[in-house]
Amino acid sequence: MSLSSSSSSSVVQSLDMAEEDNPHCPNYGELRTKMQNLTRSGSIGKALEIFHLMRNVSGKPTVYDYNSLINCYLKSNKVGLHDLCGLYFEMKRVELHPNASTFNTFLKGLSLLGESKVAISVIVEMCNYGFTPSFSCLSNLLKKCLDSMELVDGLRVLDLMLGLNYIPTEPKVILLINSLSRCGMTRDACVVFFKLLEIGNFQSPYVYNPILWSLCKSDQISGALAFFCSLKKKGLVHNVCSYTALVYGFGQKGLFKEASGCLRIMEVDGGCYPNIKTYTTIIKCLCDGGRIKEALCALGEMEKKGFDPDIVTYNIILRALSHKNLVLEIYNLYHTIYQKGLSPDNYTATAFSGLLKRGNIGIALNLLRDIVSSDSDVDVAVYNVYLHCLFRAREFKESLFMISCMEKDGIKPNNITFNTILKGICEEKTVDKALEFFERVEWPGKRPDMVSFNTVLSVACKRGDSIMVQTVLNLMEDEGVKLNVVGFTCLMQYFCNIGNINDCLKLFEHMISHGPHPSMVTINTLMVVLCKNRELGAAYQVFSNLKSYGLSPDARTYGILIRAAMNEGNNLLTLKLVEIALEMNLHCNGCIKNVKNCLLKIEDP
DNA sequence: TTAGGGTTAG
Repeated sequence: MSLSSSSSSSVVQSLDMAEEDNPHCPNYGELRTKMQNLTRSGSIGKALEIFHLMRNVSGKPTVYDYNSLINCYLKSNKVGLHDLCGLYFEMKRVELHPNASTFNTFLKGLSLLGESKVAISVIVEMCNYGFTPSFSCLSNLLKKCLDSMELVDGLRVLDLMLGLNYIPTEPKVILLINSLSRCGMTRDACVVFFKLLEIGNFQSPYVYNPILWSLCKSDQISGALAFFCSLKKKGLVHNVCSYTALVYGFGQKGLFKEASGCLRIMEVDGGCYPNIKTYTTIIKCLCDGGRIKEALCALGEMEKKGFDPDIVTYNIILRALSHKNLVLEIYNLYHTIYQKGLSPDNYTATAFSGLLKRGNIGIALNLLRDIVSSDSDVDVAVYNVYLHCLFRAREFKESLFMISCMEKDGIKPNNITFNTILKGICEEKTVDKALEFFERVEWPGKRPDMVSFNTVLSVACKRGDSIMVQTVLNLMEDEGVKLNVVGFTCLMQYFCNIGNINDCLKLFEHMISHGPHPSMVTINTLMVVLCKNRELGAAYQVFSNLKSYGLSPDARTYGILIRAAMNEGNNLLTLKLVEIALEMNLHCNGCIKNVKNCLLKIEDP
């Protein structure tokens, strides 16, 4: 859109008349007032015409006229990025020399519009002109980037701040490190932390605990330990949350001796004590590992030490009991919750999903009814969990009953509900029927999301249904939805299913060179394809290249390769892989047990 | 201002 508008406007006519009065010197003050009024009313094009007319006055317009133009525009309540950029280019076009206020006014406008990326460019330009943006300007921009989760921009703002010797405040640093860690950008979080540690007072565990937790949650306990020890060496003092992260990391790997060791060290060496969250972490890890008896012992120990379990602790145990179908124990614990004056919540309701998976549908539904009829509010996620389990158990009648309960209980379904139903239809009926549902229903999120498309695509790919795959791809194109890593992986599986290995490999190569970046599921899919086609060498090559893709093999990767190596009778490779998997303490025990039996047979035929 | 519990696609 052009900012200069036609010269036949009434504004120019009225100015012509002004010039008639005094052709050599139009009234500058009048022009300025008119320009300001027009800008305030949002007529930016007309205002610019007057701005140009000022050039007839010697020494005008000045940068102050220009700044006043932007200022009035910001007050017009019609601020848009397009006009603002137009104004900026106008400044360049007329070769006006901006001052600090010019830039600050622009930044104010961009902040109003939430345009952090453009604001960063303006700041860089401001610095190039020799002006220094203020601390609060950069600090506010950093906050804006973090609020909108534009983390790469946030990092850029931080660099600009550090370049100007501005040290960000601790809450902003915590927010940045926390956001980076939660988004899988732990490496960046570490770089930020160590950089700031050198220049400011950022030794608090509140600053670095998110990094520690992120490492422990992403299966990097060795990295977490190294990080933990390096900080200790530097004299930083950990708190109970830091130690709990390590407890979690060890517990997830099934290393409970080490987890207990952490408890001892934190008391003896760290001068702090485990709390209810620390104990709950251990209990959760024991439950996840199927060690329910030990989890109950830990619960007893926790009570003995004077910590009253809260509803979170009880929900975790309930969930584990329900997965083991221990109905009597569930009822006992459920009553204990009431006896202790605690109220069951959404998580309590979902904890019974194990019963549904085990076919104990009536009991699970009764318990859900009990919670719904108590004072607790039950949310849509609870119904989604039940619906998902019922569909998975192929209990279609009960699924329909659940949907009617949802309506009756006044629960508004979300896209997850609809995607769950979509998957259910795919499994019970045909992909055609699923597509019918897909196009017929009014999606709660206004339109189907990525998962909706992938749900149908996945089923079509699994069935090797070429027509249906094409239909879904066309539908995605019509809607302007691009295939993501899940869609690509589905298509790789499709090509493998129809025996077209070449196209499957081509897709993978496309992902490597043009994106989307493959995930571990993609790699494992590729591994299965290669091993199925007796291409163990190629599979091993991919495995060796994983680091260059920024990925680490998981238990499934090892399982696939170990099985293929065994099938090919490659004992050397089998042993090598088993050794690495054991060293990494990966939970592919079933697979490793098979290897041991196999090797024993080889040694003693 | 950091930490523990549930749901959809590969």
